[in-house]
Amino acid sequence: MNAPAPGSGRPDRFEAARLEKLNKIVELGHDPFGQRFDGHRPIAEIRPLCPEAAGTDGAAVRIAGRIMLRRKAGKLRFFDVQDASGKVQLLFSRGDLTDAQWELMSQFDLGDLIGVDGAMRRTESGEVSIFVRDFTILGKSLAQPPEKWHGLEDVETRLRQRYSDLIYSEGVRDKLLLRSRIVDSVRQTLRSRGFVEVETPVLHAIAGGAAARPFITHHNALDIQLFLRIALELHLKRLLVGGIEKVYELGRVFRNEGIDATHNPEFTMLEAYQAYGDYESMMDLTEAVVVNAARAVQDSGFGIQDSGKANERLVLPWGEGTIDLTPPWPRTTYGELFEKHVGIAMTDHAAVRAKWREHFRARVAAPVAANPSLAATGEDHVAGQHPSHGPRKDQPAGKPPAPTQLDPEAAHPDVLISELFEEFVEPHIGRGAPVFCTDYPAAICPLTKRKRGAPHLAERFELFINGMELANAYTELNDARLQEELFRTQLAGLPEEESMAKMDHDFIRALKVGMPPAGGLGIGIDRLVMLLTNSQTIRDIIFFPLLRPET
RNA sequence: GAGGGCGUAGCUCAGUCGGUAGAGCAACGGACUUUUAAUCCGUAGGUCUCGGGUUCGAGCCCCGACGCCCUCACCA
Repeated sequence: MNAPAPGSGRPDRFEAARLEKLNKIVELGHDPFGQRFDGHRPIAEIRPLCPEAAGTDGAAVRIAGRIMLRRKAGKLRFFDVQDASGKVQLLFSRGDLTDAQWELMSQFDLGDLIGVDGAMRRTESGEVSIFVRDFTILGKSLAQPPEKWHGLEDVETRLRQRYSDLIYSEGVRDKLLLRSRIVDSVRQTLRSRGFVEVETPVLHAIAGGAAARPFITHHNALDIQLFLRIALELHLKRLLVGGIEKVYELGRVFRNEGIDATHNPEFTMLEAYQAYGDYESMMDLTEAVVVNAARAVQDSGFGIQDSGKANERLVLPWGEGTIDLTPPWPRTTYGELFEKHVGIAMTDHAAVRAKWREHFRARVAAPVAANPSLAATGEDHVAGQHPSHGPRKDQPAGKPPAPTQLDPEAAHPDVLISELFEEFVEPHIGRGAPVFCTDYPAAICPLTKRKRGAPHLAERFELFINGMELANAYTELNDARLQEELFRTQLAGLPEEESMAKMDHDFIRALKVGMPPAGGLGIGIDRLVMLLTNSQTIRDIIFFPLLRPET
């Protein structure tokens, strides 16, 4: 990035030229930055008012927008003007305007905001146009716009100067606004089912509810260290205790970790809790939330429209292919999926050990880097920023050991099962359509309720679509003593550096007051938006992703 | 954190063997009253990301820094 320092410094030659015109506008008696402009209509709304035949005036209209393109033909000036709804051509004809008007128009540049009155009328070549009768400047642009054909190509500039990206890059604004539609839909679904939206603190004295490194900040008056939240869970459960029985929060969480195509340090999470429900109730809710959001996207015109069948099946584009979100979605147990893809029964621990050794032995001997195909494993890696939604870890204590360090004889069989699952199952499930994977091995979900009648299983599900983990839900643990014990076990294995994940005594106290049995759900909203808008990178669906500051 | 790639005019990009900087758009001046990335004629526009080094000479080669991108690792 070598553009001049943002917002300051001496004007470059382009800015100087524009300032000259600005001064001229002032001389002509106009405010170059305009003022309130009433009565204008969205361009998309006035375009249909144009007569079909060239040469006859249609309705009188008033619009406001930004000059995107200019063409000259003798004493005619054609401008393309864009507003939030669309684009239209303006025609300024020297013969129709006063000297003063022509002079004012001559001071306009690409990027300027103008207000226009005129008549809808088709040009000889059939272009929908406004024949301008009067106009005003609403905002002088001092910046040179990008190249008119290619627009902004430089990724860094597009991200740093998102305002320009939004104006000049095709589809950027539409996609980012789709995010708003999706979030709207999520709220609507939850509201219609009786969930109440709440806002809980972002500043936490103890950053709990997930295993992640927090951002640290400081409150001056109290002189205490605070953390930006890494999850919503613990406060929402306190609200369950407090009698808010169906509750959710759509909130920003912050995790002080790496940045890549699927990770931004701040991202949006949905967590919903339903008293007297369980993970089955959350499955229904998850399906409703995602299906309705997908419909909202489809209704917006995004994606595939194969006329007749559009309403029958809920199909959206994904990469080269599609995803079919038509409900109901299959619900398959972890054990079934394991057996199908690994070829052995999850309960056959001897076979699991043998399979693990057979597959991972090479990795134990050789550096991982030598075997890239093994690289992208780990459910939580695949999950990206899906909420972990609970101080749970896939191993009971501390950091999960890398496969290379595992001793298959000593390790809990569930841990081996989990690694084999990540390796052989996850990449293959949810291809082109969602799948609920249910009933996880209990040992890898220590903070989930055991399945009734099957204590080796946990009442948990994850939703997979195209190998990507989109939602994670549990039947929540509401036994204060067990929770406290599990906190302890977990903290015992943590290195000093991460001991900021302290015991949350108040949370235990809350559980002792009595939390109803409940289903809890977490959905990574950014993930969901990526999926529904066919976005391969998170930067496409966050207005201002974090970048290193310009120097 | 490791490896690779990129950084040249406001923007999009060329730049040969190391010989001292190019185009298109945009800007500025001009022609043209129905254009569609209008066209045509002309003018101007550069700290080649930054700092060192090699060389008679560096956009190009070497070292370092910065930023972005990709892959991998880590993390949820």
